Amino acid sequence: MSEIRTRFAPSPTGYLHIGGARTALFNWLFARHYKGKFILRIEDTDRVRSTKESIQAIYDGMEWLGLNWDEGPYFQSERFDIYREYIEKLLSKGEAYYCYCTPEELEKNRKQAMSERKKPKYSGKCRELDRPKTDEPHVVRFKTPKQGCTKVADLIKGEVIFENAELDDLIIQRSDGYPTYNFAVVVDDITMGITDIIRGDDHLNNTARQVLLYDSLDSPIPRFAHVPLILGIDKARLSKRHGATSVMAYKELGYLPHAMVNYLVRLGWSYGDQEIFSRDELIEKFSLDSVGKSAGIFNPEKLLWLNSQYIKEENSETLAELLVPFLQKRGLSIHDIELLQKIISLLKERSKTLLQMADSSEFFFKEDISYEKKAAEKFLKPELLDIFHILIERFSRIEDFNQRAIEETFKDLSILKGTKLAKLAQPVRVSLTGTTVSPGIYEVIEVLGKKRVINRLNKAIEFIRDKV
RNA sequence: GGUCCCAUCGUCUAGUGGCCUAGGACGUCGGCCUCUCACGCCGAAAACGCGGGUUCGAUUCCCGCUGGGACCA
Repeated sequence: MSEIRTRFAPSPTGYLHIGGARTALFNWLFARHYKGKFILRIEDTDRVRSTKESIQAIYDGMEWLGLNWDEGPYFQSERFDIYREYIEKLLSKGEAYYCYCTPEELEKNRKQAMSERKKPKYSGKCRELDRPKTDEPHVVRFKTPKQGCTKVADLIKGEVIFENAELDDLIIQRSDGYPTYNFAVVVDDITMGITDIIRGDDHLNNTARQVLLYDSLDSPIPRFAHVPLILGIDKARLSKRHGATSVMAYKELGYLPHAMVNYLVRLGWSYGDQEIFSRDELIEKFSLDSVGKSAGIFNPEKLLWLNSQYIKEENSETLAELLVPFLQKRGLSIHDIELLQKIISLLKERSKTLLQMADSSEFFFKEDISYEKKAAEKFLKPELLDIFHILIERFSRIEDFNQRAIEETFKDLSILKGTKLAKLAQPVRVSLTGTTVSPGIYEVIEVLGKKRVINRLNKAIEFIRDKV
């Protein structure tokens, strides 16, 4: 088999969204699986809506997900000469023709067809005329066969048949001289030697026209694979109103890129009952055979779960690097990476996102913590003064301030005072963290260190005294 | 409206005629673990859209309907 070549061809008219990212991912995986090439092409023929920022957003999103490309980026806007050449080719072969019908004329025909409850179609007027090129405004149309049918052998949907009679004479060059989308895509895919076109099934309807263009341009037809779309919870196509649909928004929210990759790949593809895949495993196991046919609904909760799994499994060094920007964003500068890693090891089993992790690590770094109102009311009570004093005294005597020594101190104290451990732990937790929720209290105490623990306990004592 | 696609728990899916009393995962609910919260573990509720065929036997094959989606207008 010759080399597999796939491509991702986004229009730079916004951010890289979930659906686009999955299409890119499938193309990337397919190319990597077959040790082929993955090509990036920017479809920026729409000069009005295409922006530099969007192009950058595409790069950023793909980089974040780790979808590296082997060729490109190619820009359609730099390829007009090529399109023109191919249009000439079709014209000279008599497979395309100049059409001088005015928009008004076309609109009139359309309205008439509608009023007769017929399908609006181009009349084919200029096709029969075969007029030569003049200076009048004109488009170029492709001569679609009037009889027969066109078959698309789709790797996912199976064989799909279109009646040629249903197809209009497609405009391939607009009156402003620009190629139309369907034409530019075909020329690009031919000239770039794309062997496998994996794209959203919203393009399935266009495929018959494209197949006819391949034929007319004497080019081999690539394999097509139309993957089902991703829908929102209301089963409408995923869009902004469904919440975050930009891939990069999930980076901001503290998602790990591979969690996103893992989520996206399982949306429409499966490998038995397996849910979690490493990158290498995906490359090894990915196949279009097991891509489903039906549209899928984007489920943020499952993504969140996957993210928590990956955070749990990721090593603390890597997480530290990823977490620092989140901490900096809230004004915390990190000097002690070793300390940060210790904190992370306490937090990674209980954080679903890096954002959450940053939230729950704040009390470690802040000089002054504040108490949650409810927590303080419930747990910081006068009867604790005695116990807190003893605790401070005992802590200050511990030489090696480690978890085990701390735990023993607590156990002794609970026997001494005849109170349950829980009755001790919660007030201490509130004193040290400001909240009722934190990692294990012994770990927290060890990581905070003797000095800060004693400081915070003293502050709590002051707070309790002030209250009475 | 025309064309095309699709149809298993709420969601992602396994299932390719008998292994199905329909499996797994997320979520939900209950329990265990426990210094809180998580993690983890155990358990529960939860689906083959409907109607016809084909077949000894259909979730699985065929047809229709219904429903959803996409594209074009």
